[in-house]
Amino acid sequence: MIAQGGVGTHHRPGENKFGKFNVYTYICVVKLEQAIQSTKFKSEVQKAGLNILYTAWWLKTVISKELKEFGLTHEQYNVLRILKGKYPEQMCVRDIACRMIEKSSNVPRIIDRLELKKLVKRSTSAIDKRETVITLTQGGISILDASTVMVNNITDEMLAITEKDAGHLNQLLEKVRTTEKNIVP
Amino acid sequence: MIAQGGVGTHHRPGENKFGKFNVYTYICVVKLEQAIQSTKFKSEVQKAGLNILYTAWWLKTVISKELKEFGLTHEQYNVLRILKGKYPEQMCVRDIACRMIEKSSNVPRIIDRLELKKLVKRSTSAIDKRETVITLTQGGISILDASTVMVNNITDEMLAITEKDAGHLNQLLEKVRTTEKNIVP
DNA sequence: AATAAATAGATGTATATACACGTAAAAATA
DNA sequence: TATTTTTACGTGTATATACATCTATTTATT
Repeated sequence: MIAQGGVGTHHRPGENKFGKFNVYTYICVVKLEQAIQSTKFKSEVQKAGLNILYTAWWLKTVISKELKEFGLTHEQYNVLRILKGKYPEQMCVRDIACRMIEKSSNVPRIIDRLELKKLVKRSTSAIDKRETVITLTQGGISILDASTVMVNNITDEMLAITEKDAGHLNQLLEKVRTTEKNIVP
Repeated sequence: MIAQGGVGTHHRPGENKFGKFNVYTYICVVKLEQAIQSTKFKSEVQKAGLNILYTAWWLKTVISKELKEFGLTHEQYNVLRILKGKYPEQMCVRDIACRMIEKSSNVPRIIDRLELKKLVKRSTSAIDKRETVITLTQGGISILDASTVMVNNITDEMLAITEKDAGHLNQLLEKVRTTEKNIVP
């Protein structure tokens, strides 16, 4: 074997053994084996782990691409949606953080950007001066309403499964997250 | 309603209607309703979308926490694992990118960090000088072997489902990703 | 009441993501 | 062969993630 420079991994451009595609627009592939170019999984459980991660990425990517039309990121959209859930009540940063899908999201910083775009307003709570309360602006509501219609449509269109299958999927995912370790300390 | 300062969203610290918890160590909650503090979903399909995103975040977070012990991020681990799949063959950046779970990962930059830690080596392919070929070092192999044992154990421990259930889950996730839109252009 | 502990949220840092663009090299075409 | 197109991949930017730390408050304890 050649040490310096190596043998390389020569192949036809834009192709692999599963066919022709482009890495960066690679959200159309259905089979996990094709998506991550791997056919040998230790077990169905191990494969399920990868499948969950890949499906989440796929879903998030498609929705994010659509949200660009509204100048929103997926996370910014999520914050607006949470605020709408309580509207016209205001919410403090902590309450928003609790409702985020990705719990480690840095909500103050996401709100920074929403505030710059004048989609929300920040003010200090009169009751607890530590709290920052966030209010949706009219602009925020408009953008949210328009984008929500789109996101709901896309989700229904993308997730091409029946309500029954979806119910079953939900059961399995809850089961997946149920382990002895999952006890709130 | 008070405009300036607002009404606030007063509540007992560290509590919500579902019980006591901490947002930042909030990876122990099982029920989606509890996790994102929402009980009303438009449909099972809409709920499945959120469930997939939340479960992926949950899985990724737990594995990432464990990988910290080895000084690796989830993405760096993924790159090492992909390289191991071909070892002792080398791989070019594009081939690694194709196999990533998250296709939009910026592989050159992940490799930057692996190279700094001397877990991989970069060199230019002799066959195609555009290509950078990546080689696992002995250090990379050692860390990967140790961390793989851990990740596999954690995955099996966390994903507390039977092989049969996992198989069914895999089928449903493939079904989820199968839409008319999913045709390679 | 005085002090200690806990909480809310802003902020700093390293890494990753998403995307655009530049450069060098290879492949395709004229 | 000369020119154009495509490809590989490095790099720049804005945003997000993951985590730690700091300050101002509030709550709990003494």
